[in-house]
Amino acid sequence: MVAVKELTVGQVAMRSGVAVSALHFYEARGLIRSHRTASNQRRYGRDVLRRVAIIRVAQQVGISLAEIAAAFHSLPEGRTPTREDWNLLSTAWRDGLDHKISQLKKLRDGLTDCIGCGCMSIDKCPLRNKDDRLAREGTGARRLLAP
Amino acid sequence: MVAVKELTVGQVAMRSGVAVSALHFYEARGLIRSHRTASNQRRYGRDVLRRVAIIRVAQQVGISLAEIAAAFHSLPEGRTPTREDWNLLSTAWRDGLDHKISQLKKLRDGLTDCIGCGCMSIDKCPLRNKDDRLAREGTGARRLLAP
DNA sequence: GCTTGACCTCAAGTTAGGTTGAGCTTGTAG
DNA sequence: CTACAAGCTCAACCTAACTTGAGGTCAAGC
Repeated sequence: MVAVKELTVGQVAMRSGVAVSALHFYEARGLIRSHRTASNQRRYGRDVLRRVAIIRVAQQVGISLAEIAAAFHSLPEGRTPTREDWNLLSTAWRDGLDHKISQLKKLRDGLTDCIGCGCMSIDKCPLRNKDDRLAREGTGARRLLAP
Repeated sequence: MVAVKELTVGQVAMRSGVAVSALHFYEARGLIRSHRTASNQRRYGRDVLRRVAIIRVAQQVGISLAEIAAAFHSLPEGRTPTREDWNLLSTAWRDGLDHKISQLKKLRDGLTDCIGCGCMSIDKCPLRNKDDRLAREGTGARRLLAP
């Protein structure tokens, strides 16, 4: 089993459910990698499917491509990532994800629980305060994954 | 206690931590409401602070303004929302939030658990499949809160 | 040998979510 | 009464994340 079959951009698009243009875009952003055939066409290893799956899921929970890219940089460049590699990524993300999960739970449960909390004197509100740091950051898009 | 003191846009900005321009923007998008003084200045009821707090938290977990606006439309127009009103909103969001929470947990825990799951034959991957429906939707921004 | 479909590149357009700036009005403090 | 800080409106600009389109290449099928 020397070379596991490689995928064309169209195949990856079909199997991952994202548009070809999005794959080009992710590649330009350094989220995925390909090599080229003699005629300049992209070819992807199978691990691209996992990467794309993770990109989509991460995006759905509000993680930006830049953050995903940063996380992916912890993965090995040359070889297909192993279980251990993904494990490391997972660990690196854990804190941020835990924070997000707790925010979500707060939204879900706390919307009402919080009624008596002093949102009216908002500086005490548990829904808000742990994010004061985020209050003003860069322009345009906000960072969604708390630091 | 006839009229609880009302807030100017600057006061809301300061207390909520968002820019005046963002408040204007939220108002234009129908997320918050104000009435005007004789000299055309905005005045906000106290509930605006809660609304803004919720907007910020919701955004951090990847819910779009449009979705927040839709949820807010379940709140009463005339009066200040009561505990019950917020409770309803919370309930309405619960499913979506639960889904998001489970996605996050999957990202957190499943990145590695999933290794043996068949991501290599991605159509079986639990990280991916429940979102096939989302695969292709509108242009530009994606809906982040699963349906 | 030519058409068809999949690829490629690069530039421009789109949506969401705001910010910035110009130009004008108000209200309050000295 | 005059500064000047705060407000107001509206248009322009900005980033992120893609999509669309124009223009060109390449291999396979008829």
